[in-house]
Amino acid sequence: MKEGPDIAQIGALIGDPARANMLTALMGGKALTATELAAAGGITLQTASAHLAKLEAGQLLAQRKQGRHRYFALADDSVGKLLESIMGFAAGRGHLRHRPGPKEPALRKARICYDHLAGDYGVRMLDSLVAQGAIDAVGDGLALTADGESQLQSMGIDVRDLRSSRRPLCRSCLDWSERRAHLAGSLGKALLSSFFEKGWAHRTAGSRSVVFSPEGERQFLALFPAVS
Amino acid sequence: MKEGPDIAQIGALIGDPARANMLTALMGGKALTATELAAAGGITLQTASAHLAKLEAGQLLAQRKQGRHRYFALADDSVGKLLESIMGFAAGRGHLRHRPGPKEPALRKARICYDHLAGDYGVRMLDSLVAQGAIDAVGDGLALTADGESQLQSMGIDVRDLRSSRRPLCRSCLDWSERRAHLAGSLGKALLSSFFEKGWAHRTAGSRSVVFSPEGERQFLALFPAVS
DNA sequence: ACAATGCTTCGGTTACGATCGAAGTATGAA
DNA sequence: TTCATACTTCGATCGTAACCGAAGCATTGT
Repeated sequence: MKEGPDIAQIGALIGDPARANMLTALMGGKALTATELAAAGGITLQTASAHLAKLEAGQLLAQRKQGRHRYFALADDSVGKLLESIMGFAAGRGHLRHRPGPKEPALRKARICYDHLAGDYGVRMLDSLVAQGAIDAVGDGLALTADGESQLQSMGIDVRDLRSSRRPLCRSCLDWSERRAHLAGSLGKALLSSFFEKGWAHRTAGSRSVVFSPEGERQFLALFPAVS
Repeated sequence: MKEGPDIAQIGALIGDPARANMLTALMGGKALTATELAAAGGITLQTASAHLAKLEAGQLLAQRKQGRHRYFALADDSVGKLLESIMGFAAGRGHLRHRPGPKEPALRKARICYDHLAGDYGVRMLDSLVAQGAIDAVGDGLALTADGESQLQSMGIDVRDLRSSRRPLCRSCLDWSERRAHLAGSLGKALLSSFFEKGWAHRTAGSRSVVFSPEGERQFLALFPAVS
């Protein structure tokens, strides 16, 4: 009767509230120290250390020693994908941890989903790219058109370089707040990075939300007009 | 710091081995009674009853009373999708519960993934449909072509009828054994059903594996030739 | 009406794991 | 060397939830 992969193990890893909070914190894409993660989980350093060891043994996290710090990050983007998919599922069932708090609106507007843009702005960007003919959407799949490639090159994104990576260029990712797709994959990552580099937006301290500057917001909205 | 949906709750639900076994058993697509699920989980009826109540409260399961039996099934196909995605993740990390046992080969060859065909045969079917031009694959997305529609109609599948459902027609689903995509969605379901109706294949008792009859296998392989 | 089957509820036990204080190790700075 | 910071390991406590036996409902069959 015991068939297939062991889903209980990773379920249990994600199932502890402290660990779930730490993982959620790491969805911001930045590597964090054990101390920071302890704060995110609302537990002491010793307890966090035990949790982190388990998460690492389960291959959900990877650690990088750097001086006397120990940085933890999600093992790879498949972990981020998994977590976001569970979030989407949980949100669909109304399993929200809290009724919409003060920070929720900012999160819904624009946030980091591991390494790309999600939330209202993330959905808008993808919709707009599809409407402009830069991306072809078939079912759940996304593909960059020749037209879109030149369009992105002119925005300073080296598509050819991205293609060389093993990671898929375009990937749709379901948004837990909007319940619609936004752009993931290496292209999604590159776009978000370019927004940061241009100074259009920056990440906030202890949160996954992305804050746009007034000028950056203007540019973003002009570049990705709303789709009817 | 507490942001976003509560992934810990569903993680915990899936994280218990007994519950995970019951959910895995339900991935076979058939509704099962509490007694059957207790056996699948390796626990007594009382314990199973408590677990089932929790799973139902968490909206992972739906129950249907029928006479003095109580049938449990996955709440909807999004639950199946979630479980399969976790399985894919777990398999990728080598978190297999057992080293490949006697039943593994049959599971790898052909099995039910909630309501459609997975495993080697599932992958072959999709590859073949794509090679024949019946389905367009763009990135991860799948779309039925006009050509494919008539092709399927001639196989006795009423595509127009399927279109009317809210569920997507084509959907790709990542296989944990093959690590490649197979066909899900209402079309995937309809195809598997037709194989059962034609007597090409049948499901096995307490397992998710699908067994083809010699004649059914011949027909299937002829209809979906291997792709280079 | 009575028995049989299928499942739930109750009560009590048990075991596991999350937690933290305290002590130990490693790295860097003074 | 000495101190400070960052983290891990140890040891003990505690709470929760998984578990089962027994009793209680509910439905069906005779």
